[in-house]
Amino acid sequence: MAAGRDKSKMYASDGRPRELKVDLVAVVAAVTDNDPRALTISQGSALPAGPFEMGHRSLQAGLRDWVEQQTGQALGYIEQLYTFADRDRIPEEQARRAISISYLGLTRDEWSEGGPPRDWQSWYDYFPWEDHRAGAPSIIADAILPPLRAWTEQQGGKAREERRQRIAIGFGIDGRPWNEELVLQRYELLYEAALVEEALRDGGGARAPHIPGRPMIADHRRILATGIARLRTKIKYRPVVFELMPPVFTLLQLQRAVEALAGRLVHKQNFRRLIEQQELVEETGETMSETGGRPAKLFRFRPAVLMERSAAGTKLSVSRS
Amino acid sequence: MAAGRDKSKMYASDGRPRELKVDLVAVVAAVTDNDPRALTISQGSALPAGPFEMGHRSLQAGLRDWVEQQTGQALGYIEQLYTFADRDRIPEEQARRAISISYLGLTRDEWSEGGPPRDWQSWYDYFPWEDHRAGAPSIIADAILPPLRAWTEQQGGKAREERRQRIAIGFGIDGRPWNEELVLQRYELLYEAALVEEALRDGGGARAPHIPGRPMIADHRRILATGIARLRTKIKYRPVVFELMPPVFTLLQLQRAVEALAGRLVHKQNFRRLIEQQELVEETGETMSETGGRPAKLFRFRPAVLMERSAAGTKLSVSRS
DNA sequence: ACGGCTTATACTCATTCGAAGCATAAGGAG
DNA sequence: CTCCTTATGCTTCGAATGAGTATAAGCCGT
Repeated sequence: MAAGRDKSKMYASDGRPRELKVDLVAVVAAVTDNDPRALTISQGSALPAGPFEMGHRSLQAGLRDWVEQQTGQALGYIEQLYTFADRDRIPEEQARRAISISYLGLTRDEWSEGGPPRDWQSWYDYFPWEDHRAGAPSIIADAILPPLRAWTEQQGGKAREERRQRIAIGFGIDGRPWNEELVLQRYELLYEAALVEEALRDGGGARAPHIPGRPMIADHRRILATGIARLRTKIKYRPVVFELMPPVFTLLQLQRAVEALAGRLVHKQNFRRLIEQQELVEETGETMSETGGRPAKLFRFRPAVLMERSAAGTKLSVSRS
Repeated sequence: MAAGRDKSKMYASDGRPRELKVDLVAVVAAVTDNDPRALTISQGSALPAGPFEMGHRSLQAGLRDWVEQQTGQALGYIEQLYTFADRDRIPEEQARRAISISYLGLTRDEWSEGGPPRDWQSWYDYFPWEDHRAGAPSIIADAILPPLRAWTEQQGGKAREERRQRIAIGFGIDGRPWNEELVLQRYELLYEAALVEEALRDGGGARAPHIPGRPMIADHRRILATGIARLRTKIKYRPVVFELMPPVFTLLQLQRAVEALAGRLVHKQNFRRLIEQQELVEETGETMSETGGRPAKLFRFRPAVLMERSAAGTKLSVSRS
């Protein structure tokens, strides 16, 4: 009910009205050396971001401005992710309230010509539990599940059962399959259980020891998780990987990029079948023999399909090996 | 580049800094009498909406407050839709800039007890071209495609081809199938072609005659289109229809609700198989014989699946008849 | 030159899933 | 008691999916 709002919070202790600030935050992704990366600032502790200002022509334009200004990286494809408000726990003295409108951008990790080098950081430095390309990381069983289970025990009855269920689904235990798309759910779980630094920072009260994984300022790690989740979902039904690829590539390189993003391996033969039957690529005629085996044909993306089939998909069929 | 921003726009002509306003806008959906409806205010000319204020505990909480205050309707399930900024064409004198954070809410169309009656309006009053349950509406061929084609002709070369393609995909012509999810793309097309009232209002300059379909204030009709599109997509992979159903229902009622939302018919037998094999419902033991044929079994939703399979889906398999 | 290693690419097979249609059951109306 | 209507059960067919086997084409060291 409207009665729930508390007018007193609209003013800071000095009597000035609190500001409502709108920030634009970018998750910019690229793949280099088979590692998915995010563009960061401040030595990897924050995502490119800045306030939305009156002069910006649009949200997207404002975002592009900030990213380019802070990192020198021009953006191609971008899409909106989510709009976050501050978490509940704002210190009383803090006389402003921030809204973060987040975007996902895809780009190639090109060299900056002049200007400072760009600060690309591997996703998995922030989310070491998300890379399952070499099987489930040991830190899940060693460092994550034990404290999560302890957290479960703090509750009784239905609430406990619900936590168990969320953990089982999120981390793929009790015979459930690992679902690489649940990046955000996993992070939120760890946040709620106060296993990530951000939770202690926000919530106060020392708690369980942290688990591995680099924190970020404010809720930037949460936003990054949202971006990764979105990309992992989208890659399955839209040919967005190509935004991250060089103009010419082999099918194995393409597959490695998809695997890097998804954090899991795909069945090679089926992957190729899918790509080719959807006519997403065409041969350049050239081949490449860098990897020691039979030379691979080089391909390029067929931009025609972008228009042709607005519903094309680069699905990945997961395998074990 | 940052240089693109124009600081002069940050101040109105009277020298005061322009305000940045954040609005919460709700698309609240229900199904009554086999018609999908949206909750509106002002005789159907606007969606429930209000500013996000400091006192709101969260975006969601603020939205619930406004909807309940303006319509008396309490909300259950809600999810964020999209965040819009004003369209480019703001009159120079207008000393504020608005951001709209939109949400989709699902509810049953229950009777308001006390308080004013709620203002539910059929989706298809706003988007008459979206209801294909009785085949493609004639207004598409009669009132929409001719001016759209004329609009196409205004351009030459590649741009013209691109418009053609967008129209073909959006409206399912040239042998393409109708895709009910492209609600927003269709509306944007009509907006760009200045065939909806909102475009004239925003853009100035009288143009082609309007096509049928009620307008709304600001960009509320665009937001409604976004909500419909989201719901039509989501219904296929998540059991969200049940939020819109009474506690007990027959399978045909369920099917009719899905059809109302999707704006197209589904294959009855396959629909039932899908619902039952996914164990989304259970029999109540009762039957209902209101429709003149064999009495139908009554079912209720099994909330257990919400937890069990976080990836369950109520897919709809489309048919022609 | 040749066997062995590596990667690329072609084909096969089984299972599931999706779309569509046929058949039967069980009420009410005339 | 027959016809109409709706409910519900079952088959069929083909496409898509997941997984495995087989073959090709380079390089490398001996």
